[in-house]
Amino acid sequence: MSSATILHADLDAFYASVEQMLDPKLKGRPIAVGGGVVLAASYEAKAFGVKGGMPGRQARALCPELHFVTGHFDQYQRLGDAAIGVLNDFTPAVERISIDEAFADVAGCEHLFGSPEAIAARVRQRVRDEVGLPISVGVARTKHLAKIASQVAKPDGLVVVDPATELAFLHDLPVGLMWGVGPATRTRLADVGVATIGQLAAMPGNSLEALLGPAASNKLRALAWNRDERAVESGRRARSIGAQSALGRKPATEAVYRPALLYLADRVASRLRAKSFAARTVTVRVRFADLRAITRSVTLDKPIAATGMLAEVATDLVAVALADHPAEAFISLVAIATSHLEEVSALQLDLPFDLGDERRRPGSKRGAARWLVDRAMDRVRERFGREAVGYAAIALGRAASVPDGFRELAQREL
DNA sequence: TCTGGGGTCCTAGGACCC
DNA sequence: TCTGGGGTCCTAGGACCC
Repeated sequence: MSSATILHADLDAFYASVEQMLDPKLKGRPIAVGGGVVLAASYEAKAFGVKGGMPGRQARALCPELHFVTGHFDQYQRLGDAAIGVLNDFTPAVERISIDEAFADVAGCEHLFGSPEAIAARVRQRVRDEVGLPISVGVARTKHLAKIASQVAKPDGLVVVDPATELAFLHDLPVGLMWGVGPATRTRLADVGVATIGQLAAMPGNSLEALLGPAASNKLRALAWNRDERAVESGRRARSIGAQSALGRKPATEAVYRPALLYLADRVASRLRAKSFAARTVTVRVRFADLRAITRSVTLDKPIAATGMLAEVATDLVAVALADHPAEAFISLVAIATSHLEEVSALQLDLPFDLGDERRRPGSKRGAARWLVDRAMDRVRERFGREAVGYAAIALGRAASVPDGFRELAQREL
């Protein structure tokens, strides 16, 4: 049996811990980052039942002492990078999976740095000393078990799972800790009396498959027996890029969705161009007032990266989606996602070549002109910031329900 | 309990080709 | 003309994760 060399490192209550570090008066107090919505809660606030994603009003009802702070979004990225960077001092095999969390495989590093457990302890100490933040680490033979171990270790702990006793450790834990078991699956399992990972592991294969379908049941069964074959992969590439905007409750009219889509297309297309990507598939999502949502997508012959073209395709798709639901009078969200991303060379990015703009107007000069406008705007923004220049309709149409820094952060490449 | 934004992966049906 | 089988791609929806 191979040994436990995979680390999963996860910063504790990340945004809230950063705020408590930046302002020592907040230490030991229940705080929440955000306002209308709780983006993150400190452990003191979590003790009252406050959770990320919860409406601010509800959080305040649960915890009258709750102190809301505006996020220092620029700091989060910097500090997250610094913490994960500590792992890179021990091994190049680091897989970042979000702003505050990463896997590392330290196989072969023992002669340099000691046992995986010793490395994990040093990582925790260095993040504490150099970044000033608590971080929990799980060490195990597989990625899945390492991630579970770090959850068990929280807050501010270290859990090493010995391969000899890993199933005993795993099987006592609740199924909800497993990767891939969310509210829907947990409810289905609870309905047949399955609450722990051990109970799931003991279920007959065919009844599990009848409950969850072949793919999910095979995956969960493998995880429940700790047969996780996935390797730590450094340098993974994005498969889609998108943006969405909540609208409150607005009439389902073009006057509402057109400017919103132009704003979103501008964000998405400029990110595509910044990464030298163009997208062949465009998907839009429309959420109605009652939160039911539908999607419409189209796959083009050639990839696109121009703001105007993306906005036009998205607007057409939303019009089609709404035409299919004539009874819906109000919408609460629109989204654009692009996928089938193809790399286009830096040289191509500097040329006003077709990039699919001729979808409707073969050989059109308008496509080229739009491309040049986009590139010019990208350059101005690189120098002076995103707000320096933009489409007038975008400036008029936007609604800032979430701080802009959060969006910049969420979209940054990890 | 109805809240925000950015992602990944899976399923099922249909079109199309050989 | 109808029948059969397999593979690939596309579309829409859903579950899940941070």
